[in-house]
Amino acid sequence: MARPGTASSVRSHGAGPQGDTRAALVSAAVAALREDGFGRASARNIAARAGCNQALVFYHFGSVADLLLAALDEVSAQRLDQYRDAVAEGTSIDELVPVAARIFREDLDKGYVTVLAEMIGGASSTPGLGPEVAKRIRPWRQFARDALDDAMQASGLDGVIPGESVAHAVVALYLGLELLANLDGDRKPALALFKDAEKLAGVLRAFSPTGGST
Amino acid sequence: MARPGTASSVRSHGAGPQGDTRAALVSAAVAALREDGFGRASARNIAARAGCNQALVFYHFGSVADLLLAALDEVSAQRLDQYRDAVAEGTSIDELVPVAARIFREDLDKGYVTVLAEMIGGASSTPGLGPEVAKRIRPWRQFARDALDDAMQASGLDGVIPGESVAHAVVALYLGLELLANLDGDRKPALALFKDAEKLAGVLRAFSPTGGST
DNA sequence: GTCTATACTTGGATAGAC
DNA sequence: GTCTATCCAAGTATAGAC
Repeated sequence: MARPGTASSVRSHGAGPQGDTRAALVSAAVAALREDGFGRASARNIAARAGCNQALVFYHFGSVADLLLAALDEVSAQRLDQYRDAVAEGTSIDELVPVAARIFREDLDKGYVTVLAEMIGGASSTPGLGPEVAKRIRPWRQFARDALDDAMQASGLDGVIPGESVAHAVVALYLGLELLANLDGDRKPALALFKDAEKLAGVLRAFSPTGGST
Repeated sequence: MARPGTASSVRSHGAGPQGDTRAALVSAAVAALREDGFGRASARNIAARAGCNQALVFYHFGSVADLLLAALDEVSAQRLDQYRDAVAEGTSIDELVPVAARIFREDLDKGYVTVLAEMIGGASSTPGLGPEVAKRIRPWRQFARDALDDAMQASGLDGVIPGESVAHAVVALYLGLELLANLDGDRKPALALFKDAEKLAGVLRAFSPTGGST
């Protein structure tokens, strides 16, 4: 197919004045997913946001679905980096919960995880998209697993709690909270949940074998 | 609008031989949401499933969105009843977790909560649908809250854990698990999670003030 | 109540000029 | 690489015959 280079060969013979359109399309796709949802993230919608022609979507990405996946790739990688930085601030449970709360609030404001949630929801209506999205969730689950393992070890709960399952649950919970919060724009329940979780983390610490200190 | 009676006045002057089409359309809508997802739950798709004409969707429900909401209403009410029955089997945490696991497996098989998940996902792309779906989630959160309150009381954890927040979290987790399971058809992580939760419920019981017995 | 036919809209995708 | 023009498919919704 007349698809240009996927990564490095793009800017080969004069891509344009102020940044290439390929990147603009990806950004526009992210915005479309966030603000209009999967169902309205059409080639025309995205192209209008990017200030270019609709045909360029197919020239650069071959299909709308592939552009959407590229958008998910970018926002996912970028956001995962920020998560890693934030989690590096602490290791024990009662240190991590406030961090999680802050990141969650940030996500609700900027709507990054919304992109992921939209893709997951949309995947059920688009043949072949499911596995691709699933592939891109794996790093998130792995990230949750690593952070949890560290926290469990720091709290002396190592081995007591099954990391694999809890990591899966954390990702699922996170997605569910995003979905519910975006449904009616009410993020109070989710924020209240994190506040309560902070309190509970303190209580749990008292029960942990090492008393919460390494 | 030329909309027929919403509930009782339907079968007033000869609705047809084998059950009225209105009910058939609702069932077909449920199936469409489950099997094809929100994005493909079109009037044509649903009508074909119901074995009738596409125009009848608009005659009976005015719009596709309203038919979808009717489908959500039915499956939600029906399923909530079954949940109430199941939860009545026990009150303490370690009694409820196996029950929750069984129901969850049942839902994955029959795909009832999928309908809810699809509507939540689709709502972000359909103007005005969000609040309507949110309204229909409220009974679920209330149900979770009641079940949890009973369990907390039976386990002597009354007051320790904030019911409101945990109920919200339970609903969110449930939705997230469904979404992830439907993404690639892999329900193993979710089922493993419930198995681990059963074990943990036993451990938690040992820590609870009353030792798990009322 | 149910059907056929049709009007209108939007969206994916391609061809070809520049 | 980008645009215009266009084709085609699918969807919502309505009008009108039966």
